[in-house]
Amino acid sequence: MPFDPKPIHQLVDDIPKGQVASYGMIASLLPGVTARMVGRAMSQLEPGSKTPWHRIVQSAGTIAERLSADVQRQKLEEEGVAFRKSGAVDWSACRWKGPSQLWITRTGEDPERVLEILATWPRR
DNA sequence: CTTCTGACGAAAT
DNA sequence: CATTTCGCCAGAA
Repeated sequence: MPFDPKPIHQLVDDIPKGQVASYGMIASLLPGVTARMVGRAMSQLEPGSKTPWHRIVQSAGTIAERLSADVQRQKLEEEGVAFRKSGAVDWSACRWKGPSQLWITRTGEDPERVLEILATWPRR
């Protein structure tokens, strides 16, 4: 079965403005998906996509180094996301609260398990 | 088949 | 803190 980015995009679509998640955070909620795959899914988005790719950063809270890194940081600042001197986002203030109830019912995930997983992030 | 390359992450140093 | 090392896995070459 080829790699299917749709489930990843759908979950990222669930992240509200002003909140930030890490590649690993998204991956841990999707069975069989690794952080690398989430990064790949983001790189494959169509130019006009509505998916908030800019709300995904590295587990350390820093923005992945690449061409569009500056654009990402600017977009986040426009949403009110605060950055530390180190260049990392302030997790305590903008950490994603988790998927919506709609996503949970739609995927059939156990709300209890989802909370447990989220509680392990960020990991630094 | 082997090797290399990523929008990654964790542990070791 | 900063760097390195290794595990990860889909694609491309």
